[in-house]
Amino acid sequence: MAPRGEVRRLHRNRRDVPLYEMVDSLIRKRLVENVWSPGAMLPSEIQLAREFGVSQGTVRRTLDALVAEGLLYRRQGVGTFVSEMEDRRSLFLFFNMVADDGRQEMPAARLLGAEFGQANEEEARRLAIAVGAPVRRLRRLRLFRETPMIVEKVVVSDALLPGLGTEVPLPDHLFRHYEVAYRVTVVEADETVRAVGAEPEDAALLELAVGTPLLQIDRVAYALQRRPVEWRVSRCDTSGQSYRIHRG
Amino acid sequence: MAPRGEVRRLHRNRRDVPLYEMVDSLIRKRLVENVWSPGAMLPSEIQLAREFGVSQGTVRRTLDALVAEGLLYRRQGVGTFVSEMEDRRSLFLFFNMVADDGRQEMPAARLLGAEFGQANEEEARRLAIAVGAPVRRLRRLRLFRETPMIVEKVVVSDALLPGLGTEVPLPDHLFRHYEVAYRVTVVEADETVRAVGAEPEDAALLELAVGTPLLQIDRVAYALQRRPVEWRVSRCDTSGQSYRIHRG
DNA sequence: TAGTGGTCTAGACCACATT
DNA sequence: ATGTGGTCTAGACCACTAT
Repeated sequence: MAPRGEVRRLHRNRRDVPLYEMVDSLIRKRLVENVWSPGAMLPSEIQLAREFGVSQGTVRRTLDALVAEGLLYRRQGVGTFVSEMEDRRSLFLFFNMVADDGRQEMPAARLLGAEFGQANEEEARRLAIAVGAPVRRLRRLRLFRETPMIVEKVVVSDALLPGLGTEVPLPDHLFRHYEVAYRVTVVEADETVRAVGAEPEDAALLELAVGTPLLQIDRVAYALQRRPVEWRVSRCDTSGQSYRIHRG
Repeated sequence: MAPRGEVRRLHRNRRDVPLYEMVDSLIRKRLVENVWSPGAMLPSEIQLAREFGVSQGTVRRTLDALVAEGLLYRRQGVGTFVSEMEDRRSLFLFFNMVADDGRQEMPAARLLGAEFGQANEEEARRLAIAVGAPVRRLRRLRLFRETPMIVEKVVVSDALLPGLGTEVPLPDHLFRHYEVAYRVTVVEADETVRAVGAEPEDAALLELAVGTPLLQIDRVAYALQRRPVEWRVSRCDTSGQSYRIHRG
């Protein structure tokens, strides 16, 4: 536990950094280190204020920002909690395919293959690991209402998520699995999308003609502090569905 | 001008709505009505507090939220201002194509055609206007370094943006034009993307084979209060570029 | 009833930009 | 020197939840 007045003491030496930022750092540190795990309740604002040696208003300001960011949530009259995947918009933050009839369902996933390997240059760059570092590669086929719609390749660092899928069968929702099985929580992602023609392999799996236009989504997902967790490339048949984006 | 203590008076009758939300509504109202136009400086927090009959802290809380939303920005020691298109991330909020070499340039636009017409059902739905209401339709070709890359169709309500492009030649950056010429500021957008095959028309313009995979971006842009401003469908050659998305 | 978060205030003091 | 936003405090009171 941090000693009483911890922030205030540090602050004397760094007059340029606001107190609320130092409180922010301390709280994030505990989240990263799982001192407070997803689902757990934080101490009350008053307690945190006492512990850090700042006013309740300052703690509150920090918590407000973390809540806005989706890392924490509050229940009035109860307390402040660490968000879990389900609390977050996660399911629909990272899953944005919508059928043309407006339905938005979580697709089933069928594992096509899994292997251990060594990171090539591209994988190393995306995952911010060394070339040759151990990685786990997965290939999956995703189905909506029994119809194959997406082919995806997933690569993760085996150091961060050791033996992914060797202990238990992989669930449809990998991010949730990373969180409960490895205490690694995805909080953001960068994607680039483009249109490509179906390769013979895609075509066979998706039961389409070679060259059919597919939407390719290339995504790196990050945990706190922009630590790369997963690199995923999905190729999607968008003849009956589309990919949603909100801007602003 | 609002009479002194306006918020406080209203608040007596609506104890359930927080003061900062009422202040928020009043400020947004003035933004919508262009009492404070893009680029203008707002009264100081102290003045606003006096005028609305609340404390400076409450005004500040509201301004914080509007700044976070991108509607306003502050310059320490100077004042609080209404954001303009350039202040916003606008250029890159609504323009996210990135060349494979990492370069991100504003593409030139060549007008292919413009017409006045009456809204069909789809246009009416997208723009939230009546079927048959007057609309303006534009077709443009966008070029990166002289190479045609995007074909786009734009539809706007002629009531909201009367005579678009008839007075002056249209600039590359339409959103900026909406703001300076019509005082209509785009603040958010919903997009759906999918992969499609190039139609003969697309193919001719983009100098590609019919059926070449193109990225189709279907976007409705909104002003404050989710008022639809523009419906745009872009078809992009993504063989040498991709479309960026950040999530989280 | 006790404890939590939610709202709001009044005021102190600092950092910064303009005049 | 003045006025602006930026930080921080201490405390009041309300609304909600659990017991």
